[in-house]
Amino acid sequence: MKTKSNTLRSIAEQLNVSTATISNAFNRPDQLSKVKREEILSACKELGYFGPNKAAQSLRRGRSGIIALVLADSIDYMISDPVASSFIRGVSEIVKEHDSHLLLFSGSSTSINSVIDFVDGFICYGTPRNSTLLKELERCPKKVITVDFEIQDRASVSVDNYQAAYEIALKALTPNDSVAIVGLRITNDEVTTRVNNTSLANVATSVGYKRYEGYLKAMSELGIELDTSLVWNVPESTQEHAKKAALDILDRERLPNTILCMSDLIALSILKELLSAGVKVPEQVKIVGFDGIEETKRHHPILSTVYQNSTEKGRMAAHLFKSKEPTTTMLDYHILEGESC
Amino acid sequence: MKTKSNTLRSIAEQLNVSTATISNAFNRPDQLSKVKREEILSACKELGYFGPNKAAQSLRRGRSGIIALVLADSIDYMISDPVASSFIRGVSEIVKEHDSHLLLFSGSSTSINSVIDFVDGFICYGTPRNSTLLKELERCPKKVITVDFEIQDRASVSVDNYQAAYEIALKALTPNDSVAIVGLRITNDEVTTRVNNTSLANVATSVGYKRYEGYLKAMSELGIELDTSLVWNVPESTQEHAKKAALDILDRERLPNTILCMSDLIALSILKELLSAGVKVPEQVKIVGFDGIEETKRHHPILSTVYQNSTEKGRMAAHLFKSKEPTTTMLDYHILEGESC
DNA sequence: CTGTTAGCGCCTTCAA
DNA sequence: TTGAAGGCGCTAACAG
Repeated sequence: MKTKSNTLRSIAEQLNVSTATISNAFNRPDQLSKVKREEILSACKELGYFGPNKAAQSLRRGRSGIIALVLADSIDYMISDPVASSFIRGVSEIVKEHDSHLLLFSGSSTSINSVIDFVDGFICYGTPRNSTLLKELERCPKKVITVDFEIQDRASVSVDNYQAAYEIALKALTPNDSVAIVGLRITNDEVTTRVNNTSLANVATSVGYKRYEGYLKAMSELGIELDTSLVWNVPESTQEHAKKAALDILDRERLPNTILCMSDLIALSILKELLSAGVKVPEQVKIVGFDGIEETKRHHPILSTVYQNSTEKGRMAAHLFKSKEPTTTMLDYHILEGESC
Repeated sequence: MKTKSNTLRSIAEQLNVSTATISNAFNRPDQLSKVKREEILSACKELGYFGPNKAAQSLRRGRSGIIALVLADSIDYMISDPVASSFIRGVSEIVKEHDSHLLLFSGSSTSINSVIDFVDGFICYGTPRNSTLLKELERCPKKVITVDFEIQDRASVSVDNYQAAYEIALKALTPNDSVAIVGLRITNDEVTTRVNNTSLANVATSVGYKRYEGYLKAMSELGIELDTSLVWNVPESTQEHAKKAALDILDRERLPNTILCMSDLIALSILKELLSAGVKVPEQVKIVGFDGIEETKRHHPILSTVYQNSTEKGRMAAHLFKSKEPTTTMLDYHILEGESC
């Protein structure tokens, strides 16, 4: 009964061949005869040796087959977001095909250094909340793919958030509308609050900000002026966070007649609160969302929203990661005409 | 301008100290004076050295701070399941506190050997679809925590699926009911099908099977006989897969008057199809779910179901993983009385 | 408190 | 096709 675990060397000794031969049997089939290879492989199986130690291999080769998926926010929040989940699904489909693995990494972490030596590179889904990660990613010697935001000289995949927001707003609005905007992470506040323009400054590259600008363009074209007391920021796309904005809105003497929401979950939450308060949608208040998640179809009125294929986005990001010369890619979106505007 | 990257040794040379001192500065503060430590750390920062290479560290120490989260099924499916997501959230909360990281691993993978050398152990959420993983996990020299199933001599966390299923069924049923069961992964079929008893045999340890037995016990106590033509298996807890069972049920000459579903998503899907077909719930058909996901509360009639705290389950699993002497733990559940039965 | 040294397990020239 | 040897970058034991 042996208690020590097998190593390349110990196996080589038992089989009376050199370590290189064992290594080659596993890694470079062309370096030895088929017969010998089969022989060795089956002997290894017999001995309970399942191939070279991955940690050692990774040290030696400088690659591991592990890809870090950097989520914009903490994992515990992102994992429950249907849009992020779809994205992860797409990524994992492709990663699986390449026999690679996915390491979940939070965008609120202190530094990518804690994993950089383990992984072959980074797929970054949304601007990381901790902006020092951004700087690290810029100088990172390993592969980096960004999604829905840009880093100098790195390939990215995204949809045209600006244009999409513009289009859905145009669809929803008519001149003389009074418009509320419920933004997602358009400021760095961690609770739901009203937004003043100054606090928007340092998030200009974020998805939310691009959507915000799209809304503004549509409004300006229709001659609608922005009432800055009608702009909220929601820190996370959840029912609870959005509810606060909904209650704020309901608190006003005069309701806005259109609410532009930066995610479907936000829109759904606001929809629910308005309905509970007896407000008619879309007769009194029109609502639009963003993303086109499945759940919108299970509610009435069906939400009007922008559909983007997050799973495909994930697949694309993984493809870019695996490709020799990744090129920045733009994905399609389309307007889903529901009943809420 | 140097092109080569820093190593412990190169830094030691530049600072004229031994490699051990640098290593200690990063890993064992008690091994050198505070002053010297600060001095070294800031010098390293200056030089752009962010600490020992993790891959090398991992090889040397035999641990990496990475935990493999083995999901029962493929990642791309599991990630979109609200119950699994909640679990992952709980795990990640705790893992974060320990500065560890999470590697997602699919239960349909060929072998854990592809990651075993990278990780400190495994948290297994549900019986892996590929049963060879089970055998590997049994002999695995590293730490293994199981969730909702058991492996000899390994700590686990779970809820009493048998008892919970029994209770919800008891709540729903009255004597003389005609009962349909829509099971989740109670066979290994990959499409939604009717179930015959023989195919249940090889999944006796699965969550689904425990729930199945709980239902049967309640039925038998009430003197209800199981009509085996009214048992379905759904391979994944999704609207699409469940829909097929719903349509099968609607196809029958006489509807069952109670449908016991092994997940809320399944129940919701069936609820929706029945309502669309003009069936009154619960007047004509009673429906119960399992899990107690958020979404059930957003539908009418509100689903009657078993609530289990999946996030807490995840936290618990992670705690067990980190604890010195993990002990098998049972989590509470309770019945949520909705309007669907 | 600091320095020296022997591997952790492997891959890859290089020479045979 | 095979074997020997150097080193990937680090840590822990031990000696000073």
